[in-house]
Amino acid sequence: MRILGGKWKASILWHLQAGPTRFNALSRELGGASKKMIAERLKEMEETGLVTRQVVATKPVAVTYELTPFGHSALGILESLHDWCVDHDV
Amino acid sequence: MRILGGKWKASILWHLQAGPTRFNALSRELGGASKKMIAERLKEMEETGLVTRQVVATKPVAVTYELTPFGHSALGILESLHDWCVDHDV
DNA sequence: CTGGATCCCGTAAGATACTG
DNA sequence: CAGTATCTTACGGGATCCAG
Repeated sequence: MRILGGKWKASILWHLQAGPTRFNALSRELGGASKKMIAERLKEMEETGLVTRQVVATKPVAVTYELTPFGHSALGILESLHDWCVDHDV
Repeated sequence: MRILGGKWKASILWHLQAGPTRFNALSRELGGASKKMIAERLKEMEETGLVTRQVVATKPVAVTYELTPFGHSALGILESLHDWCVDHDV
Protein backbone atom coordinates (compact mmCIF):
# COMPACT_ATOMS: atom_id res chain seq x y z
CA MET A 1 0.00 0.00 0.00
CA ARG A 2 2.89 2.30 0.71
CA ILE A 3 4.16 1.76 -2.82
CA LEU A 4 0.93 1.89 -4.80
CA GLY A 5 -1.37 3.72 -2.40
CA GLY A 6 -2.53 7.32 -2.53
CA LYS A 7 -4.84 8.98 -4.95
CA TRP A 8 -2.74 9.23 -8.11
CA LYS A 9 -0.02 6.59 -8.38
CA ALA A 10 -2.25 4.10 -10.14
CA SER A 11 -3.33 6.68 -12.71
CA ILE A 12 0.24 7.76 -13.29
CA LEU A 13 1.36 4.19 -13.86
CA TRP A 14 -1.52 3.71 -16.26
CA HIS A 15 -0.62 6.74 -18.33
CA LEU A 16 3.05 5.83 -18.41
CA GLN A 17 2.48 2.40 -19.86
CA ALA A 18 2.30 3.90 -23.36
CA GLY A 19 5.96 4.89 -23.12
CA PRO A 20 8.12 7.76 -21.86
CA THR A 21 5.96 10.75 -21.11
CA ARG A 22 6.70 14.35 -20.26
CA PHE A 23 5.74 15.99 -17.02
CA ASN A 24 3.27 18.38 -18.57
CA ALA A 25 1.77 15.70 -20.75
CA LEU A 26 0.97 13.76 -17.59
CA SER A 27 -0.34 16.92 -16.04
CA ARG A 28 -2.76 17.38 -18.95
CA GLU A 29 -3.91 13.78 -19.09
CA LEU A 30 -4.53 13.57 -15.35
CA GLY A 31 -7.06 16.34 -15.39
CA GLY A 32 -7.87 16.54 -11.70
CA ALA A 33 -4.32 16.37 -10.35
CA SER A 34 -2.29 19.45 -9.53
CA LYS A 35 1.31 19.64 -10.65
CA LYS A 36 2.42 19.37 -7.05
CA MET A 37 0.69 16.03 -6.65
CA ILE A 38 2.24 14.67 -9.81
CA ALA A 39 5.71 15.90 -8.85
CA GLU A 40 5.47 14.40 -5.36
CA ARG A 41 4.08 11.09 -6.55
CA LEU A 42 6.68 10.82 -9.32
CA LYS A 43 9.44 11.49 -6.83
CA GLU A 44 8.18 8.75 -4.53
CA MET A 45 7.76 6.39 -7.44
CA GLU A 46 11.28 7.10 -8.58
CA GLU A 47 12.57 6.31 -5.10
CA THR A 48 10.70 3.03 -4.96
CA GLY A 49 11.97 2.12 -8.40
CA LEU A 50 8.69 2.22 -10.32
CA VAL A 51 9.78 4.90 -12.78
CA THR A 52 12.94 6.52 -14.08
CA ARG A 53 13.43 10.22 -14.64
CA GLN A 54 15.26 11.58 -17.68
CA VAL A 55 16.17 15.22 -18.11
CA VAL A 56 16.61 16.35 -21.70
CA ALA A 57 18.69 19.53 -21.92
CA THR A 58 16.71 21.24 -24.63
CA LYS A 59 15.37 24.74 -24.31
CA PRO A 60 13.03 24.87 -22.61
CA VAL A 61 14.02 21.85 -20.58
CA ALA A 62 12.09 18.62 -21.00
CA VAL A 63 11.71 15.96 -18.33
CA THR A 64 10.39 12.55 -19.25
CA TYR A 65 9.33 9.70 -17.02
CA GLU A 66 9.35 6.06 -17.99
CA LEU A 67 8.26 2.82 -16.37
CA THR A 68 10.88 0.40 -15.10
CA PRO A 69 10.27 -3.36 -15.41
CA PHE A 70 9.15 -3.17 -11.79
CA GLY A 71 6.67 -0.47 -12.77
CA HIS A 72 5.34 -2.66 -15.55
CA SER A 73 4.83 -5.52 -13.14
CA ALA A 74 2.87 -3.18 -10.89
CA LEU A 75 0.40 -2.65 -13.71
CA GLY A 76 -0.35 -6.36 -13.56
CA ILE A 77 -1.20 -6.03 -9.89
CA LEU A 78 -3.41 -3.05 -10.54
CA GLU A 79 -5.22 -5.02 -13.19
CA SER A 80 -5.90 -7.76 -10.64
CA LEU A 81 -7.33 -5.16 -8.32
CA HIS A 82 -9.45 -3.74 -11.09
CA ASP A 83 -10.81 -7.15 -12.04
CA TRP A 84 -11.60 -7.85 -8.42
CA CYS A 85 -13.58 -4.59 -8.15
CA VAL A 86 -15.50 -5.37 -11.33
CA ASP A 87 -16.26 -8.94 -10.25
CA HIS A 88 -17.73 -7.67 -7.00
CA ASP A 89 -19.72 -4.82 -8.50
CA VAL A 90 -17.58 -2.13 -6.89
CA MET B 1 -7.76 1.76 -2.76
CA ARG B 2 -10.65 3.45 -1.03
CA ILE B 3 -11.87 0.06 0.12
CA LEU B 4 -8.61 -1.56 1.16
CA GLY B 5 -6.40 1.50 1.67
CA GLY B 6 -5.40 3.12 4.93
CA LYS B 7 -3.05 1.85 7.52
CA TRP B 8 -5.02 -0.89 9.23
CA LYS B 9 -7.66 -2.46 7.01
CA ALA B 10 -5.32 -5.07 5.59
CA SER B 11 -4.18 -6.13 9.07
CA ILE B 12 -7.75 -6.32 10.30
CA LEU B 13 -8.76 -8.51 7.37
CA TRP B 14 -5.78 -10.73 8.03
CA HIS B 15 -6.65 -11.26 11.68
CA LEU B 16 -10.30 -11.90 10.89
CA GLN B 17 -9.58 -14.74 8.51
CA ALA B 18 -9.29 -17.18 11.44
CA GLY B 19 -12.98 -16.67 12.16
CA PRO B 20 -15.28 -14.38 14.15
CA THR B 21 -13.24 -12.24 16.49
CA ARG B 22 -14.13 -9.96 19.34
CA PHE B 23 -13.31 -6.28 19.42
CA ASN B 24 -10.82 -6.51 22.25
CA ALA B 25 -9.15 -9.55 20.74
CA LEU B 26 -8.46 -7.52 17.62
CA SER B 27 -7.29 -4.68 19.77
CA ARG B 28 -4.75 -6.92 21.46
CA GLU B 29 -3.51 -8.57 18.30
CA LEU B 30 -3.07 -5.31 16.44
CA GLY B 31 -0.58 -3.95 18.90
CA GLY B 32 0.08 -0.55 17.39
CA ALA B 33 -3.52 0.41 16.70
CA SER B 34 -5.63 2.41 19.12
CA LYS B 35 -9.19 1.35 19.79
CA LYS B 36 -10.36 4.43 17.96
CA MET B 37 -8.60 3.36 14.77
CA ILE B 38 -10.03 -0.13 14.96
CA ALA B 39 -13.55 1.11 15.63
CA GLU B 40 -13.40 3.58 12.72
CA ARG B 41 -11.92 1.08 10.29
CA LEU B 42 -14.38 -1.65 11.28
CA LYS B 43 -17.26 0.74 10.74
CA GLU B 44 -16.03 1.60 7.26
CA MET B 45 -15.42 -2.04 6.45
CA GLU B 46 -18.92 -2.91 7.59
CA GLU B 47 -20.31 -0.21 5.31
CA THR B 48 -18.35 -1.47 2.32
CA GLY B 49 -19.48 -5.02 3.03
CA LEU B 50 -16.13 -6.54 4.00
CA VAL B 51 -17.20 -7.58 7.50
CA THR B 52 -20.35 -8.17 9.51
CA ARG B 53 -20.95 -7.09 13.08
CA GLN B 54 -22.73 -9.37 15.56
CA VAL B 55 -23.84 -8.24 18.98
CA VAL B 56 -24.25 -10.98 21.58
CA ALA B 57 -26.50 -9.82 24.42
CA THR B 58 -24.56 -11.36 27.26
CA LYS B 59 -23.39 -9.41 30.25
CA PRO B 60 -21.07 -7.80 29.68
CA VAL B 61 -21.95 -7.42 26.03
CA ALA B 62 -19.88 -9.19 23.41
CA VAL B 63 -19.42 -7.93 19.85
CA THR B 64 -17.83 -10.11 17.21
CA TYR B 65 -16.72 -9.24 13.71
CA GLU B 66 -16.62 -11.72 10.88
CA LEU B 67 -15.51 -11.67 7.25
CA THR B 68 -18.13 -11.71 4.53
CA PRO B 69 -17.45 -13.67 1.31
CA PHE B 70 -16.42 -10.32 -0.14
CA GLY B 71 -13.99 -9.89 2.72
CA HIS B 72 -12.53 -13.31 2.04
CA SER B 73 -12.05 -12.46 -1.60
CA ALA B 74 -10.19 -9.34 -0.54
CA LEU B 75 -7.68 -11.54 1.25
CA GLY B 76 -6.91 -13.15 -2.08
CA ILE B 77 -6.10 -9.75 -3.52
CA LEU B 78 -3.92 -8.87 -0.57
CA GLU B 79 -2.06 -12.14 -1.03
CA SER B 80 -1.37 -11.22 -4.65
CA LEU B 81 0.00 -7.90 -3.48
CA HIS B 82 2.13 -9.64 -0.89
CA ASP B 83 3.54 -12.12 -3.38
CA TRP B 84 4.32 -9.28 -5.75
CA CYS B 85 6.25 -7.45 -3.02
CA VAL B 86 8.21 -10.57 -2.15
CA ASP B 87 9.03 -11.35 -5.77
CA HIS B 88 10.48 -7.88 -6.20
CA ASP B 89 12.41 -7.77 -2.95
CA VAL B 90 10.20 -5.10 -1.40
C1' DC C 1 6.05 28.02 -21.95
C1' DT C 2 8.60 24.40 -18.80
C1' DG C 3 9.09 21.92 -14.18
C1' DG C 4 8.73 22.68 -9.51
C1' DA C 5 8.43 25.14 -4.81
C1' DT C 6 5.47 27.43 -1.18
C1' DC C 7 1.45 28.25 1.43
C1' DC C 8 -2.84 26.72 3.47
C1' DC C 9 -6.40 23.47 4.67
C1' DG C 10 -8.90 19.13 5.66
C1' DT C 11 -8.70 14.65 7.03
C1' DA C 12 -6.22 10.42 8.85
C1' DA C 13 -3.71 8.90 12.57
C1' DG C 14 -2.32 8.71 17.44
C1' DA C 15 -2.77 9.28 22.55
C1' DT C 16 -5.57 9.45 26.43
C1' DA C 17 -9.67 9.81 29.31
C1' DC C 18 -14.41 8.81 29.95
C1' DT C 19 -19.16 6.21 29.48
C1' DG C 20 -22.94 2.39 29.26
C1' DC D 1 -16.25 -5.16 27.39
C1' DA D 2 -16.90 -2.23 23.68
C1' DG D 3 -16.71 1.57 22.35
C1' DT D 4 -17.09 7.33 22.36
C1' DA D 5 -15.12 12.12 23.31
C1' DT D 6 -11.52 15.19 22.91
C1' DC D 7 -7.22 16.94 21.67
C1' DT D 8 -2.87 17.04 19.06
C1' DT D 9 0.02 15.91 15.33
C1' DA D 10 1.33 14.37 10.55
C1' DC D 11 0.44 14.02 5.98
C1' DG D 12 -2.18 14.21 1.52
C1' DG D 13 -4.26 17.40 -1.41
C1' DG D 14 -5.33 21.83 -3.85
C1' DA D 15 -4.41 26.65 -5.38
C1' DT D 16 -1.04 29.68 -6.19
C1' DC D 17 3.61 31.54 -6.95
C1' DC D 18 8.67 31.13 -8.62
C1' DA D 19 12.83 30.16 -11.66
C1' DG D 20 14.98 28.94 -16.15
